[in-house]
Amino acid sequence: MKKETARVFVVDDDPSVRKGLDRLIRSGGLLVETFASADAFLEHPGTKGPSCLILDIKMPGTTGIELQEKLLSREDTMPIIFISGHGDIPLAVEVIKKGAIDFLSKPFNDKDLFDAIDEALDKSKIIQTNRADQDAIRFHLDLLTKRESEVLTYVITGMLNKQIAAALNISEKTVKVHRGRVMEKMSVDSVAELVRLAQKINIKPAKIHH
Amino acid sequence: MKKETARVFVVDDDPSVRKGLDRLIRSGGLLVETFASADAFLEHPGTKGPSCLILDIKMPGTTGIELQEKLLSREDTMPIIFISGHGDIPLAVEVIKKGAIDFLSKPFNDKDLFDAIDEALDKSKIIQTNRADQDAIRFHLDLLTKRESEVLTYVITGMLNKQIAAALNISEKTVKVHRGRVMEKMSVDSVAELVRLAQKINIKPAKIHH
DNA sequence: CATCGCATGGGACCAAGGTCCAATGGACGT
DNA sequence: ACGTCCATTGGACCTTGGTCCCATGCGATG
Repeated sequence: MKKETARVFVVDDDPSVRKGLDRLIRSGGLLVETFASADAFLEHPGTKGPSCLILDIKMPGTTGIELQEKLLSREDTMPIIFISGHGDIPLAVEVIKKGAIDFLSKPFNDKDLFDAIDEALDKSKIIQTNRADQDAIRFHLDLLTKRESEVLTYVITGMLNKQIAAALNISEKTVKVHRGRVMEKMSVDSVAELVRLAQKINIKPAKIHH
Repeated sequence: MKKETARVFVVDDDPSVRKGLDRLIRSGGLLVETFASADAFLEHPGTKGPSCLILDIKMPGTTGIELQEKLLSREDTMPIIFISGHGDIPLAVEVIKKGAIDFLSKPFNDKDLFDAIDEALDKSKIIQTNRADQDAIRFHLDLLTKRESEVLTYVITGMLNKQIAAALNISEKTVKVHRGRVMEKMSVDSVAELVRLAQKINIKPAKIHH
C-alpha cells in the first residue's frame, strides 16, 4: 500500500500561534493545515492518511471543547491535542477522558508537542485500520437481506439449524439456504470467522433457547 | 446474588484529611477504610464488592502515582480518584490517561467528589463482572491438556478437522477426540460459543493454512 | 513395576452442515 | 402484466462433526 504522509491540523484563533505551529511542525517533516476557527475546520473535507488535530481550547465562536464534542458525535475519531493559555485542571481531565491525547499549556516545549503528535498519529493509524476493517465488514453485511441478517444473529449464537428453524417457524431446509447465502455474502467459510466478524462490528447474538 | 455494599478506600498522609473524608463519605452511606500511606494500603487484602480508591498524589514514601503504577502492574483495576494539593496539569493528564477516574484539587466541593465516587463504583462493578467472567473461563481453560489447548487454537480459526490434522501431523480421528474433550471441558456445545470465550480472554487463533 | 494421565487411532454409526436442481408464491417497480 | 428479488420448501446426495467402544504406547508417579 502507498505510504501517506501524516497530516497535522491546527485550529487556533491567534494568527501568530498558527504561524508558529505551522513552521515548527513543518520542520518536523509533517504536512500542516491551519484554521482560524472550529467552524472553518468543520467545513474541511475528511483526510485519508493518519492525521491529528491541535486545538486551542478557548476561541471566539465554537470553542475547542465544542469542536471535540461535534467530532465525537459525528464519529470522527481524529486524535486531538489540546493547547490552552491558562491551565484548568477540570477542563484537562474532561477532555482527556473524552479521548484527547494531551493537554498542553502555553508555553509548552517543542518536545512535549512532538511527543504528543507522535502518539496521536500512532493512534490515528490504529483507528484508521480498525475503521477500514469495519467498513469492509459492513459492506458485506449490507448485501444481506432482512431474513439473512436475522439468521446471522442466530447462527453466531451457535444454534443448530433445527433450533433456528424452530425459532423462526420455518423449515430447517430454508435455514440452510439462508445460512449458505450468509456465509457466501460475508465471504467466510466457517462459523468461527463469522463470529469474529460479527464481534468486530458489535452484532449481538440472538437470545438462546436451549 | 447478594448485594455487597460499596467500599471506598482513602489513602492520605494527612490525618485530618482522612478523618474528614471518612466522615463525609460515610454520610453518603458507603463503607470507608482509610490508610496513612500507600504501603499500608498495599498490604491490605483485596476486597469483594465494588470499590474505589481515593488517593492523595503527594505523600512521603510511596507517592500516589507510584501506587497507581503498582496497582496497574499487579493488574489490580480498582478505579482511582486522585486528590492533590496543588494543581499540576501534566500530572492530571498522566494519571487520567492511565485510567484514573478523576483528579480533584483541594479544596474540592462534595458534589464533585461524590460524582467521581459514583462513576468509580459504576466502573468497578463492570470491571468485577468482566473479571469474574474471565476467571470462570480460565478455570475451564486450565482443565485442558497441552494438546487440547493447541487444538483449541486451531478450532477457533474455523479450520476443518482434516486441516487441523494436517497441521499437527496426526489423524483426523485424534483431532476429533481432542476437539470433543475441548468442547466438554470448556462447557460449550458450539464452535460459536467457543470463539466468544476465546475472545474474552484474548486467545489468539492459530495461523491459517488454506 | 503397576497405575494413571495423555496422545494416538481404528471401526461403526448417526446427526448436522452444505450444495446441487427445481419449484411456488408474494411484493414491488417499470 | 412482466420481470426481479425475496422467502419458502422439497429431494438427493456428499462431507463434516460428534460419539460410542476399543486398543496401543509412552512417561510420570507412587
